[in-house]
Amino acid sequence: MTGFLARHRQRFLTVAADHGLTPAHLGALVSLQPGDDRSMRSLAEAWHCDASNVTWLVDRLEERGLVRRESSPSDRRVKTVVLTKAGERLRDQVDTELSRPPEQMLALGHDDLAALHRILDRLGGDGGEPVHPL
Amino acid sequence: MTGFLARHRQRFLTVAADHGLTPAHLGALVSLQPGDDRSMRSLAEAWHCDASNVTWLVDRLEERGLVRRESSPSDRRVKTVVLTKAGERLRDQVDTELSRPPEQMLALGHDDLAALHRILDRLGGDGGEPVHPL
DNA sequence: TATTGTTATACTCTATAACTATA
DNA sequence: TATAGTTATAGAGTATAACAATA
Repeated sequence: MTGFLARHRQRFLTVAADHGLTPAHLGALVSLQPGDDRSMRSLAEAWHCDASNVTWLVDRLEERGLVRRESSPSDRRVKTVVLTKAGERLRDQVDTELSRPPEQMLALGHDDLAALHRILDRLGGDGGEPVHPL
Repeated sequence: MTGFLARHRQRFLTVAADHGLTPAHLGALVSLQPGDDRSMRSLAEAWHCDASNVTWLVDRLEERGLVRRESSPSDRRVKTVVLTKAGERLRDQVDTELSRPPEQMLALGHDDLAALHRILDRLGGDGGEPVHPL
């Protein structure tokens, strides 16, 4: 299982490099949801990093036109980060690439797939928090 | 499955921090086998990093007394890296920590465990190379 | 006075290039 | 001349501390 996990990690790094993103930027991009509207501060917590680093990460995503800062009308200190159209497209694309099952998994029969699905459910496959950047 | 993989990644980072190691140092330590006797050069290839970085990684492991440089008798340019007793102990300990199944997995019944084992075999669970540090 | 986000700065990890010593 | 390892140096990514604007 360790080998399987290591290969997935490697794929994460490869997908990031393919799109000219650092691992942290890829994680950040994927963690943003299309309808979302999140303050910088909340992103710092979600990404487990310092606020100043959020400034830097968002700066680069904004330079690439993937993301846009907006000022919150309710509190003018707060800036909120939203995906642009281009950001949504790239996010969906890399999300698809990251979710694509490895070929050995595609070769599994129906019974094995059902078993895997059941087991992952029991393992709490999507419980807890979303992916963190690092 | 992505959530499961992310949690494993998080555990790797936590184990590293708990022992005062960077992720790269933890990966390096785990990749060394007790009887091994490997040149710096071969480690650079195994770890997919530059030779100068191997010098730095081994420096810190040596400062901690986990590893020892020895000169190869056959080629005096070559230095070989071996685990000390303390290094073997720590390596075994973190290896155990990293291999410990998450509690949800311990809760799986015999049939599910057998199925998981069979499926991971089909997925090539331990094919390919050992874990790389990064 | 406390909080949001930014800027200035320093630290860590990594790589590239130059160097020493062997081969 | 080429190779193993080190040292000097630069770059990327991260954090800490000081700051401006707003609450």
